[in-house]
Amino acid sequence: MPTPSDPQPNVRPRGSGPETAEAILDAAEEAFATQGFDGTAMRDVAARVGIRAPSLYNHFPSKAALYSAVLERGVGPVLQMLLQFVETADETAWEAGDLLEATLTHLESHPHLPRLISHETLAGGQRLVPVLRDWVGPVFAAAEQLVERGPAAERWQAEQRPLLVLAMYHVIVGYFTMAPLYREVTGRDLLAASALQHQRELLRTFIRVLFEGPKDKD
Amino acid sequence: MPTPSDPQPNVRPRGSGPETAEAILDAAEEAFATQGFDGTAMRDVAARVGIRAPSLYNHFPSKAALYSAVLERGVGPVLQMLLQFVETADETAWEAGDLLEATLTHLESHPHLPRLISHETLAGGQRLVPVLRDWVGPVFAAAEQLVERGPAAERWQAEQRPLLVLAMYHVIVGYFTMAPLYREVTGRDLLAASALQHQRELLRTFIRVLFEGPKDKD
Amino acid sequence: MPTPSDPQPNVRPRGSGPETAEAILDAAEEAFATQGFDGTAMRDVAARVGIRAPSLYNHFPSKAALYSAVLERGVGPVLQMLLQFVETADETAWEAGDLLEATLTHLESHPHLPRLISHETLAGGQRLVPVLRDWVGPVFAAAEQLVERGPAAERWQAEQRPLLVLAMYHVIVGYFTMAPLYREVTGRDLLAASALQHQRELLRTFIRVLFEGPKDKD
Amino acid sequence: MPTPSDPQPNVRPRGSGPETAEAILDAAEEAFATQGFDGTAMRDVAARVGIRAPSLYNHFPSKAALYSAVLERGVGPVLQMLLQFVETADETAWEAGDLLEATLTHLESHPHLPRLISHETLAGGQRLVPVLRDWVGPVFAAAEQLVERGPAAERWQAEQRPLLVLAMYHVIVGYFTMAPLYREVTGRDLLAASALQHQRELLRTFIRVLFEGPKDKD
DNA sequence: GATGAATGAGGATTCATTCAT
DNA sequence: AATGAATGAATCCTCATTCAT
Repeated sequence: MPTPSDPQPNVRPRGSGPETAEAILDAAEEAFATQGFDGTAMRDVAARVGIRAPSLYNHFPSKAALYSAVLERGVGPVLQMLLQFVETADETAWEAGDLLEATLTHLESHPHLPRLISHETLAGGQRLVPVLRDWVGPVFAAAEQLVERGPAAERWQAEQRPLLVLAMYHVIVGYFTMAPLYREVTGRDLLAASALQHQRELLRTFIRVLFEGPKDKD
Repeated sequence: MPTPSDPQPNVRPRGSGPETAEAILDAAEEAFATQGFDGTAMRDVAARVGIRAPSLYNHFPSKAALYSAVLERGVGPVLQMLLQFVETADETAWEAGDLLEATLTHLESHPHLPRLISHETLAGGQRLVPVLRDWVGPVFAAAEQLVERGPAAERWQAEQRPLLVLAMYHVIVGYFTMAPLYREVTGRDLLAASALQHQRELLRTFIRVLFEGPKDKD
Repeated sequence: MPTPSDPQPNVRPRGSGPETAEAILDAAEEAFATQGFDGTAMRDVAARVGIRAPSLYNHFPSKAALYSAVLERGVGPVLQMLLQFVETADETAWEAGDLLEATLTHLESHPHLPRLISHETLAGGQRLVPVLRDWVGPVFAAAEQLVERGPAAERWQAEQRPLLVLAMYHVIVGYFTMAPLYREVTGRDLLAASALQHQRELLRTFIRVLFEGPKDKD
Repeated sequence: MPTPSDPQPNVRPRGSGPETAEAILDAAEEAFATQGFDGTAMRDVAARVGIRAPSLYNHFPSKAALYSAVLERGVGPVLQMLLQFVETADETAWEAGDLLEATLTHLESHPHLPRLISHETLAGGQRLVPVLRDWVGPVFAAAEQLVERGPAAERWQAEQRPLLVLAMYHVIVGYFTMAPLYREVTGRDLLAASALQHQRELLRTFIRVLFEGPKDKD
């Protein structure tokens, strides 16, 4: 039996224009998010799309380029959203809750994103993707400014404010990243609507408590 | 840069007893933490030790076994510490600060650990390592009990308490995991003593503010 | 001498259709027959075909699968021939000579077959290949029935008839299997037409003498 | 757990003199007979003895030498027996039955021998072992002379007599070689005493019928 | 745009063998 | 005499990528 495997799980019509590229990005996003860059074979991505590996090269020139494209498509909007929020937010209307809401909603509908970002974070930027390198800086700077201008400034030392931002980032992103393992170990699904609602409230409390002005007591 | 092609005639004495296995674990810990399982070649690990790849198999039967051993050696003590703390802690002496202090100190002296754990977390336990599977459950359960018995119980709903534990976990582990990328992007070193001190205080504040009883106001 | 290290830029056209698989089977048949499974390297097979080892995996998913395919292609027809003969033969036209003729002719034109089968026999079926496992049984059963229905039944005890079949099998297959060593030691070629003719007559005499009824007649 | 496997299945006393060499030969004989030369790892042999592979080199300088020693020890006596028989036998006392009896008895008590020889036969003498190369010639020549001097000479043409010898060889050796596979496929044990007795009688009949003079007498 | 076939570059692992203890 | 450790040489196999169809 010389035919090692039977592909074609998806009966896709031939010549599907740019939709194929989109399908590839979807498949790659899931693959990269689940297995990481090194753990993902081009053949895996192709199989998810229902084509053969060489066909991927009709749409993306290399595995690295595909990875970059996935990250750009997935992370870009989030970062843009964050940047825009920071620019428009002013002291009077300091409503971190809005940002939180928007972020959570976005992540909720793009469940692979946090894992993708976590993988890239772990790679230490050693790999590729100037996307993050170019955007992470401004976003963090903006986020710190945001904290600076908000009521938290009075409470936290200057050196602690970036750490506060980092902490919030980890609470938010880590929640989604942890979901699969958490489910496997505890049986509970962090991505379920009810769990997400609790996390939402938790985060709101965090923000209220941690970013509020100095407490009268202490 | 492990420089894989450089044999580096490390004149190590032939019969170096069990120290070689330890050296291999050290090298593997660093390699796995930095590059992940799939991104790490046995030859890389061997090169860091100063031996050739086949020699690794005199000490560990497979790459997976080596990975397991690394994880067991690295994660075991932390989990044990946590479990022990939970068992001995009682309400009267509820000093989460002690646990925090111990954890941070341990992670500080084992800088690869958090990245290692994060990699494994991302793998979703799909890979191997019953270590985590067997311990994560009890530890989380214990941590939740800890919260249960502490003053936080009055403030957070039952469904939120596990999320609170998760959040603290992410703030702590994420800090170390993020360090390399953070340094690359901002130039600042999160692992420096001063930064660590700030993070320590931040976490102490978190605990004080989030785990204290209900606030009289609001 | 397969000269494994010689790429031998056999200018074979790129897309050679299913002929490549056939060529691989040919090469593998010879290699496996001569050197056995363990003694055959995929690189050797590839070299005989004029390609590189990884290319083999475009046609067969593993060494074991290639081995299986070789055996199936080689042994299948023989067994089928035997089975068919047994089914169509009846007592009146009991002409074992026909079967003998057909078998010898087939083996003569597939000189690697007997060695291949011998290797597999030696492996005790421990390895793989349900081909043999599935066919050997029926074929032997059929052969015994053949003997049963023939005149030999009167002469040989029931317990000896399977051994008689075995004996004939060994005389036939062993002849071809022994050929290379015999040539090396004696200088004479058992596969030469004249030697084969003598063996043919020898076997015919065997059948006549051993399978005939009790000696009083004729 | 850096200790990959637990050896020492046999609690043998240290420093057991030349008995170790004998034990190694036993183990190697079984291993080589079952798995062939290429399929047998020195570690396998060592494990059967209850020692580690490097220790084998205290007794045999190489794998090839061990293989040679095994063959020499196993095959030597048979060949010697055959040669001696040929030299002492004369026409008047032409009792091939004696030779047959002796051979069968020897093979019966050395069940690995036939498979060992078959493996070597399949290797076509391409491998090593001048043992066979040096002995097979004389033995075959002697056997042919034996036939020459016996009553079979009148019945078989000169060119057929070597083939007759070969045939008998294959019937005898093949029987033992086939035993494991035969058992696996049919469930019956050719090495059982009863089966051996039947084969003995079968062979006696063969000799009587095939080696007797022209058919008119008896 | 899709693919079968091919391949160089690894990559994990095995193995025979050596050597110091 | 036995062995733990080490290693060069292979071996099977994977993978990203190319190219002709």
